[in-house]
Amino acid sequence: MKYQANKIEKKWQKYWEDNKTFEVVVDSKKDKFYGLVEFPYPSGDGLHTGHLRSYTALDIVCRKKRMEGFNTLYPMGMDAFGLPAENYAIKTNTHPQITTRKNIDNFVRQLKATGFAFDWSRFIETTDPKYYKWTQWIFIQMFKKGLAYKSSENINWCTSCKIGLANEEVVAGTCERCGGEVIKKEKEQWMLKITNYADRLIDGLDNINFLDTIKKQQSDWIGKSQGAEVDFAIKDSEEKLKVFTTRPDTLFGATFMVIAPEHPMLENLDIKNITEIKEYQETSAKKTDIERSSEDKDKTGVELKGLKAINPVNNEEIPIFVADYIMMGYGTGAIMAVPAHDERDFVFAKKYNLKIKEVINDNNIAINSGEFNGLDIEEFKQKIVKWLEDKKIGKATVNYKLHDWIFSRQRYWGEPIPMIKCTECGWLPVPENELPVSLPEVDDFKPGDEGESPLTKVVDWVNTTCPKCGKFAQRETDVMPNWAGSNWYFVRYLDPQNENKLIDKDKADYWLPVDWYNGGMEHTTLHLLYSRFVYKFLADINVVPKDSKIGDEPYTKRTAQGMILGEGGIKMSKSKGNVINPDGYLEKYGADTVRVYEMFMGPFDQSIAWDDKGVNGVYRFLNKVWDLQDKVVDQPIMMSSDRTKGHKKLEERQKELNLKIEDLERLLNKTIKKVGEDIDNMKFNTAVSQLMIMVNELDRWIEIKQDIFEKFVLILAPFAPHMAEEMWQALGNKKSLTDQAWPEYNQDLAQDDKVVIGIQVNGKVRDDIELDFDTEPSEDLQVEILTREKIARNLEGKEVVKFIHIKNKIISIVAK
RNA sequence: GCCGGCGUGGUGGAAUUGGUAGACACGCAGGACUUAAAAUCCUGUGGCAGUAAUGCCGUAUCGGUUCAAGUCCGAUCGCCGGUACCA
Repeated sequence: MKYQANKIEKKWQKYWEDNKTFEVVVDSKKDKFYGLVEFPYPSGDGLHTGHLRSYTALDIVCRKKRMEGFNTLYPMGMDAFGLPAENYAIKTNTHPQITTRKNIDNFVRQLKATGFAFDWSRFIETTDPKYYKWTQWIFIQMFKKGLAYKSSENINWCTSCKIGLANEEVVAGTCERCGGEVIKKEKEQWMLKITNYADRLIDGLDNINFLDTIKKQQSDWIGKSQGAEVDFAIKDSEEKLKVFTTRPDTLFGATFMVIAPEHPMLENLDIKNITEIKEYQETSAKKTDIERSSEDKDKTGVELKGLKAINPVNNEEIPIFVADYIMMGYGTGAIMAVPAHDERDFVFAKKYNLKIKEVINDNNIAINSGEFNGLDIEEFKQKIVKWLEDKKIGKATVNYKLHDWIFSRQRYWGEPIPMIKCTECGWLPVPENELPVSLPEVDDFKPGDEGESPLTKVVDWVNTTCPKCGKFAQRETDVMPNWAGSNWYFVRYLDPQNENKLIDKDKADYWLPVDWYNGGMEHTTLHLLYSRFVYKFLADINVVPKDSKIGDEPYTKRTAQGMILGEGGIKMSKSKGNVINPDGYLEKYGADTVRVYEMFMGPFDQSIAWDDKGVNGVYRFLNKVWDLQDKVVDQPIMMSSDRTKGHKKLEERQKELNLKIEDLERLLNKTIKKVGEDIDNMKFNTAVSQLMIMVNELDRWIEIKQDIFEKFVLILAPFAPHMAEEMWQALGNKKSLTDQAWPEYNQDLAQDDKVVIGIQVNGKVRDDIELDFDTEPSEDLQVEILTREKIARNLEGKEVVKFIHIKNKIISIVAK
């Protein structure tokens, strides 16, 4: 019978759904496995090949874990708040609710058509009020703990989206979403104190199994640096200029100071050339971040005339400059400049002819540093900090690049921030029994020109009463960023219907933490970092448990898939028109082909170009597998004379090829071992190639023993589950193979009994020899090797100086 | 600039982690089947020379360590990712 992918795929998708095959519940008798992939944003373009790569990989992992006896949870949902739906609404006046609904339905259809082993009973949507009730609840808990606060910030402002952005959302000075220009703008914003968790977010990385690059990117992003704060007095003034430095050992070399243009102190000082300074402030405020940092490191600045700072270690009077190579957002927004030991300060000093004073020699020993001369810099650092602390002009400090998280968006399609402002009582959370604060209907989705949320126009929603004093009060009109719903979604999967609690404790204790989380590298300093922070907070307020091994970390293991590029290796994008929609392939070849192709195309963690020819190759492979069924028999009588009809030629060939059932058994065991190990190590491409090797071998046989074929079907199942189920049934099995045990292999049989090893003469392979596995080096063998014709010929006229035999690996002869 | 990663046939890639480089697949060439095409099957396929056996060369480039290097070390070139005046 011909392989008809569509027919059998629909059949088994229906079977899994009808039988609730992948729905799981807490079962304390079984070990659990919680596999997770990033839930998609349901865009209008539908699921793309990148989603499928990630989802298929963990689907394979989860299906195997299940066969290994784990109570395996693999959930899915939709991260459905976000800008595209809202921008589309502005353009076409279609409510985001409508677009989102349509897109979700399409995504679900595509996911089901690919045959993922999702527990659909746990499906969640972040836009569902029953869901975002708890997103709002988390915000209120943070507010109560002082982790959410409102502040006027100089924020990143996307001029095109008219929206404030977190640092993490600014990519090379442009908006992560639309690529628009990002400028600085002063705005009142809700902030989350992620910085309180900075150390825990770094330390937590030690015990979890994340890819090294992910750990590194996260800790670089948090950017912890140890140093000191030092106060510099200003001559004839009460004011002090506080700086942060990681090199307090170079204090004696500080020959001038530089402060950021936004530094508040500029308002209070008596500066002679104040108009010049103001002009400078204005020009740098107009620069975007990208301009400010891309001017080939050329540095501009203006000296504050009439003012001098005093270097506390030697009482030297030094000039003060304002320059925009100093950022207000890091440290104190002011530095002591040490041109001899800092490249940037050096460039600046050269340009403005400032004094350069060396204080550390080539051997890292202090010079020109008064009483500290001769000290090694590490020792110097400690002593000088102590000295500063004793004089109360400085102290050891830690600084982070990480900033608090700007958590409000002046937009419509997001979770309303559940806060109320009363002119008398200040900001108050909406009482928890009134949650969720539902997103009201509006007609006009456009934000105001100054970036007011569209919600400001819904007057009867905005106006309310103060939960404390009962007088007139107004609701917050900003909404949460699109990351809010994804911060904690993997917790809600475990108890998606609970109306009274975010999650039931027993369920949290059983399922958490996530055992394996796969997603994109692009989320490393966004979602992945945010969700670790929120989870730690949830652990602090006892909503989620602390794990005995990894503590308050949500994910035991994190991996990332490489991007799929368009044909020819160009990034897929709508504008280039090279986006590959899986629908056509699912229809033409079937889900199993798409799944196996995506796994076979290359190393999982590497970017790789889509190739239609490759898809076809996999389709050929699956057809070959399908055709093997016809050869399966209970009692193979391979060479028997009564089975000759039509196979005469093949039988002769079989004899010629010397097919032995023992060799096939060995290959099977080897394949079970390799496929299993490769899945665990995410080496899906070589797992598939091993399956191909097995199939190529089976294909040479006239008849295949049923038990061999059954085992093969079981290890194929995670990759091509529909075909595997269909063949499994055809083999006479009544039940789905999803609960069959993963086949075991025999270690002895997983190893060939013979090995062919090379024989080298002076480093060049001249011959090879077949030996029994584990043949030990011996005199006899040496004699035999040396007398082999090819070897003897190459040794002619030479004397053997060394004879090396590494068991199962190589024989190497050195001759002169 | 700094920090990571990578560089292997015409192509995607394998290589038990120092042990016969090129598994598996795509493509290509030749052949079988067919009126023909598609599909399928068989054979070949790193380069150069040779009918062949075989020889020489070959994992970005140059050098080193080793009986043995795609793998380790040093330098250079190139590509990709992260980050960006972080004090």
